[in-house]
Amino acid sequence: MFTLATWNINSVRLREGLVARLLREEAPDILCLQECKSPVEKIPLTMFQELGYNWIVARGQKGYNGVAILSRLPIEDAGDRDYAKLGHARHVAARLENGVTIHNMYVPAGGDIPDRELNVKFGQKLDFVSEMRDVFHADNPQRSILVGDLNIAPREDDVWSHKQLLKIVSHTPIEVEHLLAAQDAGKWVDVTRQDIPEGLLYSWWSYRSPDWNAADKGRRLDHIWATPDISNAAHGSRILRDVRGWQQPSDHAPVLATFDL
DNA sequence: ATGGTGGCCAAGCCA
Repeated sequence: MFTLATWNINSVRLREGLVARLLREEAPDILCLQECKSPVEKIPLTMFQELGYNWIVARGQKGYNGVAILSRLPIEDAGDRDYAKLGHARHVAARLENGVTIHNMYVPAGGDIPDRELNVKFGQKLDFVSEMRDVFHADNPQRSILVGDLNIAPREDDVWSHKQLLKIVSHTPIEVEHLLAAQDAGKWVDVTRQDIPEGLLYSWWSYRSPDWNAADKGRRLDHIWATPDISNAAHGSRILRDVRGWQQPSDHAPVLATFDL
């Protein structure tokens, strides 16, 4: 049995202390981070190792993007892929000794205008997710977990106002369509919604809102998926909303799930 | 309709 957490940390060096606090208070066996904004060699490993997280599989770059998998269970590097040929550090995979593969992903945000003719970044986002679909279709993943900041809130109850966000990047029909096609191609089960099927659920609140907690204009951008052969082992999903209120927080909250495997 | 905040690193890009 292991507990897995995913968290867009928005700079792992600035928020080293917040990562340590999460590891102390929640003690997930595995923590997948996105937006580390650091070369791998500059990720602050000492404190994580002192807390028992002796294994790391990561891809980094200076200033932007970056994904890391910290683990207190042995993991081996299972490679990466440069989706949409962006040259960004947005994917890395690791394998546990029980054969379970973990994919840690950071899908591009996609800019502000939801039109690929007017906004190159939106096209790159759609291409990234289309390539996910193609890879999953070709690979037919087994005993796999996919986590990360997918930067798309697929359901009406994954956003504070479905109607008001229909033309806002992260909740447009074309993005949702692309994400569901990728999910379907790998037969991925949305573990968070398997456990919490009803009600509004968010993992991100903008920094630009003066009182994020009272306004509560959130979106569920961070996800945990599993292939059907292991999805029934998943339970206990949580989104740690309180973490969004910690001192100098990330704009994302951690998402957790436990697997009896 | 607009601008609001935050991190990279020291101007403008990205989210």
